[in-house]
Amino acid sequence: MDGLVDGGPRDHVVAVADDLFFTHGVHAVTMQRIRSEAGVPLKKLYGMFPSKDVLLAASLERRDRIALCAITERAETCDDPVERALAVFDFLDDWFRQPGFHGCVFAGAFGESGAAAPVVVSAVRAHKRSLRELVTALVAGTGVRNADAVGAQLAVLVDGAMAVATFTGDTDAARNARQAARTVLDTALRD
Amino acid sequence: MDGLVDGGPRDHVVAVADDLFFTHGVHAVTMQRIRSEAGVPLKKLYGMFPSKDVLLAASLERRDRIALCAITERAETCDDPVERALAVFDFLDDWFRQPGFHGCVFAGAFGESGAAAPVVVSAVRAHKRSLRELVTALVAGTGVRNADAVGAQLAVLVDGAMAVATFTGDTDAARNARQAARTVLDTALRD
DNA sequence: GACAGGTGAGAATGATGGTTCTCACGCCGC
DNA sequence: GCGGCGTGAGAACCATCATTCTCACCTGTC
Repeated sequence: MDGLVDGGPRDHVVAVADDLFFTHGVHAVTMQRIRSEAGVPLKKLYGMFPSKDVLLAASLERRDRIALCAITERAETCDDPVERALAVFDFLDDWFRQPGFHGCVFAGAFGESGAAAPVVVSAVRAHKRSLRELVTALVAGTGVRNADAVGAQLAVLVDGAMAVATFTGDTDAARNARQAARTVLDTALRD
Repeated sequence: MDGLVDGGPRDHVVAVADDLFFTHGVHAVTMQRIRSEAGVPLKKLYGMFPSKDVLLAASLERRDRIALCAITERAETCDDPVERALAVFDFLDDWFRQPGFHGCVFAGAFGESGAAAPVVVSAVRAHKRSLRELVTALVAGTGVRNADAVGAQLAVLVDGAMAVATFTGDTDAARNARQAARTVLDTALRD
């Protein structure tokens, strides 16, 4: 969570908006509500962000950093490189089992604005890309040869776990994904 | 596509709505538009379906049947049981590369109505469940022992491929997922 | 104390889109 | 022919927000 706040009012608004989007889902959060929670008049809100989409995109960037930090920290608690690469699934497992879980904010944001908000789409893509890069880097740490290919496969598993957990409420999604990831990783390490 | 139409006006409306939702995305299709395309007055539309959510849910049920049929047909063209189980990824691969592809309708519907429309949520869950059951059945056909566990893992890969293709536009998603699925399946068959 | 400028709080506006209502027309039995 | 009645077409209604506007208040200055 460090490095996310510089104390300025803009960052405060982004932090509040991000928390609301994350906690209640994108479509349940109105500008009025952000205004109330942040204690900022609407005029100033629109002075900082020309539209809700832009504010949403800024919140997604913040959430991206938070998520990557959390995953990285979790990975660093593992000594074994393979366990470290699989830590992302443990992170997901914990998250899915939290009471307020209601799906990936990025998926929600994408669904909400569709292709109508390019700024949101690019924030979502940036997050998915950085997530994939993080996974690939962790995979590379295992010493596997084709880290890019294996990283791409693990990234699919990460998004798949998220989709299954969101749509079906199946809290075992992360464990199934982890099992598949372990198989993929072990196989790649064998040759 | 057979067995989907009985010629009644209700099925006609569902077919038109489903095509629109599938082609343009859920959030881009209004009741007015369905009314126009189906050539049915709004009053009759609301006589058949009390709300858009109910119509959407009916469309999703139809789409569920279409998708499962298409995947099954595709699988039946393969002789090798393993190839048959992996055929779903070939199906996805073709789909992702089609020009008008813009993501899974079920994901779109879920994002649109969120938890606000239980009827939609249950339609989405039913689809994901039947998809998983189909995959598991195909996996069982390979003679693998723990077909349920492997089926669950492949289901995660299916949803993951869909998520990656939708959010990032990465058309290789299905191939990455297929590669991972093959590894999982081969490993399961080995012991 | 009086005034200008900025600021906060929330009301007004505008657009969208689901849902309901009106109304005119053609069809049916008499 | 004529009076109801179902039906089609779309206008009207209503709620929900994003976005903008108004206005009273406060503050600092002379």
